[in-house]
Amino acid sequence: MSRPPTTQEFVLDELRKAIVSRRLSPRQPIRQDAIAHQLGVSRVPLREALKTLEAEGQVVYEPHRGYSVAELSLSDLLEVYRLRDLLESEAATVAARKFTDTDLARVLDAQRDVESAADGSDLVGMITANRRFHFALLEPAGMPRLLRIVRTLWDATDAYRAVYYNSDVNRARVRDEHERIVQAAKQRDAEALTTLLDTHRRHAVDALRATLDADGSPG
Amino acid sequence: MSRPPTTQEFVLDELRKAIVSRRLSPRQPIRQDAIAHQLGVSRVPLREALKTLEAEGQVVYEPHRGYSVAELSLSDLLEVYRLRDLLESEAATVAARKFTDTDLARVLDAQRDVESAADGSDLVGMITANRRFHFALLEPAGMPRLLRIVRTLWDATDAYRAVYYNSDVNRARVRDEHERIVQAAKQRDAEALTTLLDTHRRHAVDALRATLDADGSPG
DNA sequence: CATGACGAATTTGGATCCAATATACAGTTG
DNA sequence: CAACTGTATATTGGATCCAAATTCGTCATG
Repeated sequence: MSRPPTTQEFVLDELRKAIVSRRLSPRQPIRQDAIAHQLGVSRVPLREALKTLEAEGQVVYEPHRGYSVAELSLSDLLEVYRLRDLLESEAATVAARKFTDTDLARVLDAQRDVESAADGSDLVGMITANRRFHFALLEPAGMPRLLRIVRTLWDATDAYRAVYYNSDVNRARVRDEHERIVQAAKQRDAEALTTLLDTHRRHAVDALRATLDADGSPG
Repeated sequence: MSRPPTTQEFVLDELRKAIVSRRLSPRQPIRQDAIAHQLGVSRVPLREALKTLEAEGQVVYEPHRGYSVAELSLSDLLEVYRLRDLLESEAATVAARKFTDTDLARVLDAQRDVESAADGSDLVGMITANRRFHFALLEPAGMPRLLRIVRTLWDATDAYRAVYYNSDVNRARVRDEHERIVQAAKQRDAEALTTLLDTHRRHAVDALRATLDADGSPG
C-alpha cells in the first residue's frame, strides 16, 4: 500500500541524480524555469525540492540570485570524512552491542549484492549496494538523528563515488574489506568493527583526495 | 549594506519563535492557511520556510497530511546531547589550537553579556548570550559543516532553555562554569576545555531530563 | 579605453487560483 | 450497534500570474 510520489519528491529525486551524474555541475546556477520545463512541472515543487537540497548542503542559495550546485573543496571533503569518522564510529559501536540475527542478515544480503556488482563491474549497483551495506551496519544503533546526518554526509560525496568505483582495484578492495567487516559484525566485536571501518574510510578518502587533485579543481 | 529580509526569511523567524515559545506546541498540526493569514503572507513562502524547518528536524512532514511540530522524546534529547558531545568536543579541540586574540575577545564579550543577563534575571538575554558564548568557542575551528549541524542540535532543544534559565541556581552555575571555561580557553588548554565543556553539557542535560520527567510527557 | 548611468530583458519571490487528497460525517446495512 | 459506504468539507499540492530584484547590454562621459 505505497503512495504515488508527489511532484516535489519526483523533482528531488531527479535533482539528486542530475547532481551525482554531473549533468548539473558544481557552481552552475540552477535556472528554475529551464529545469521545471525540462521535468514538465511548475516552479513551485522545484523550489521546495531545492529548499531540501539547500538544507542538506547540496546546493547553495542566495536570495534574489537563486540556487547553484555546491562545490566540494578539498577542505570540505576532509571535513565530511572527519565528521563521518566521529559519527559512524559512535553508531557502529552502539549498533555492535545490539545486532540481532535479522540485522546481520541484512548486512550479509547487502554484501552479496556488493560482490556481484564488483564482479560484474556494475557501477550503479556497487554504489547502492555499498550504501545498503554500511547503513545496515549503522541502523541497529537506533539513533535516527545521527543516521539522518550521516546520510547527508554520504550524499555530499556521492558525485565522487562513481569515479571511485570505476577502478577494478578499488572495487576489489572494498569487497575484500567488507568481508572482514562482516566477520567482526558476526562476532559483535565493536572494537574490531570500528577499527576496520575507520581504515575502510581512510582508503576511500585517500582515493578521493587523489581524484580531486587530478581534477585540478582548486579548493 | 544589509538586505531587507525576504518574506520566507521573516516567516522562518516567526515560526522559530512560535515553536520556542510553545505558541506552537509539539505534535500540533500546522494549518498553513491559518498561519499564513496570521502573518499576513501567502502560503508559498510559509511552505518554503517549513521545508527548511523539516530538514532541521524542527517539524515533521507527511505528504498530503501536512506539517506538525516535532516532539522531543527523552531518547531524542539524549541523542541530541550525545551528538553534541561528539561534535562539540571535536570543534573545541580543533579551535583551541587556533584561538587568536580576536577569537578570545569575542568569547569574553559574550561572557560579559551572560553575566549581566544572569544578574538581571533576563531569560532571553541569557539564551542569546549563552549561545554566542559557546559558538564563539567553536567557530575558530573552521569547520562550517560541523557548526551547521551543531546549530540545528541547539535549535532542537531551544524550547527547553527558557525553563532551564528560569532557575537562579542554574543561571549562577552557568555563569560560574563559563568563567572556568574562559580560563582554559585563554591558556589554549584543549584538554581542560573539552573536559569543562563536557561537564557543562552534562549538567544541562541532567536538568533538562528532570524537566522532561516533570512534564510527564511520555517518550 | 575604462567607467558609470540608464533601461530592457531575464530571473527570482510571492499571491492567487484550481486540482488532488485526506478527513469528518451522515446514512445504510449486516 | 458496529462496520462500511458514499458524500461533503477541509486541507494540502501544484500551476499560473504578477511584482520585485538582479543582470546584462547600451550609451554617454571622463
